[in-house]
Amino acid sequence: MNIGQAARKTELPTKTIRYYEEIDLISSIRSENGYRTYTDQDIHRLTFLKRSRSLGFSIEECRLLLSLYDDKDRASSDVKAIAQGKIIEIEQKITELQSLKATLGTLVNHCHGDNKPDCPILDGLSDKTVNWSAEENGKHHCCKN
Amino acid sequence: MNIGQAARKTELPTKTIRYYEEIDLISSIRSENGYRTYTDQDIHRLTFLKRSRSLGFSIEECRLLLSLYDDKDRASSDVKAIAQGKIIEIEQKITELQSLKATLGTLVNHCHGDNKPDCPILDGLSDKTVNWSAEENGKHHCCKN
DNA sequence: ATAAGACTTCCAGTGACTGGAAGGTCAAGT
DNA sequence: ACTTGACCTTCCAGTCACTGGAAGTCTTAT
Repeated sequence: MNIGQAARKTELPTKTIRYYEEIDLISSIRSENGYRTYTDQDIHRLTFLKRSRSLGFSIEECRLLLSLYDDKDRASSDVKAIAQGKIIEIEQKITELQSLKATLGTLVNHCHGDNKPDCPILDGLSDKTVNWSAEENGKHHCCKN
Repeated sequence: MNIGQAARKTELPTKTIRYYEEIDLISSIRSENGYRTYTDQDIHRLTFLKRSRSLGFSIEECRLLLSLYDDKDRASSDVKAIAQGKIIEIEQKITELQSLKATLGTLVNHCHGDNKPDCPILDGLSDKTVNWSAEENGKHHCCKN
């Protein structure tokens, strides 16, 4: 099948499929007219890439996973270790985002949000000496609640 | 003060400070020898940028926040709305990551992680017909527990 | 015959920096 | 006076994972 059909099957843009070939994640055979041709095997590989990428693996991690996928003698423990490492990364990212959210939430809660120019959010952003911890209870110069 | 001292004060790399100038987020006056010179006002602005960026605002959002910061007549509600929108974005990102984590966790739990080549994680990645929802309880071809 | 659509390659742009080369300036020490 | 080293300058290239667009070839349908 041609690249368009492969794109439809895998739900990957054709641009992305060509890009994956360019960086040697996949290969393709060309038919007489120069068009790329894909087999079911290729679709499998592209699906693998699509799912791995959507699960947060980088291209280089995908390359590693694919090499393990291709290696008939690999140990499943190798793959498990990679996936577990990725889970830890994701957990760290979540923690970080929760902290951001808490800080922003504090800023927002301190802001009366009216038409007056006085804005505790901007003050909080500009003044690094202000301690905008999420838990603090607002005895600030800027507001009374 | 010169760029090095400004960098130390704001904990931003000099490269980043020059970059912010290049994209017109900040400006600087030059002394006779061509060195960039920064005032306390500039340090304030750079600190604002550093904190906004670390809270997840994009450069363009920072540009908008700075323009509100500069606008003595802005309404604090404008700033509040931006911050609230950002909180929602962060919440969505967290939800997404939690879903990734759940899926990866399921894959990992299905993998015995031994020296044998059979690996449910790779199977799960390559076969889009396998339903790897996080809640499912493992009556798969690949394992018995 | 022609038009639409699918395919090709190549080049450039994204965001937010980061690294490195090649050179100018300055203060301290010998 | 000279050297060393830190600090500064500009400019160009690279990162990551695509994405967009131009210009041209090929196939298919009317």
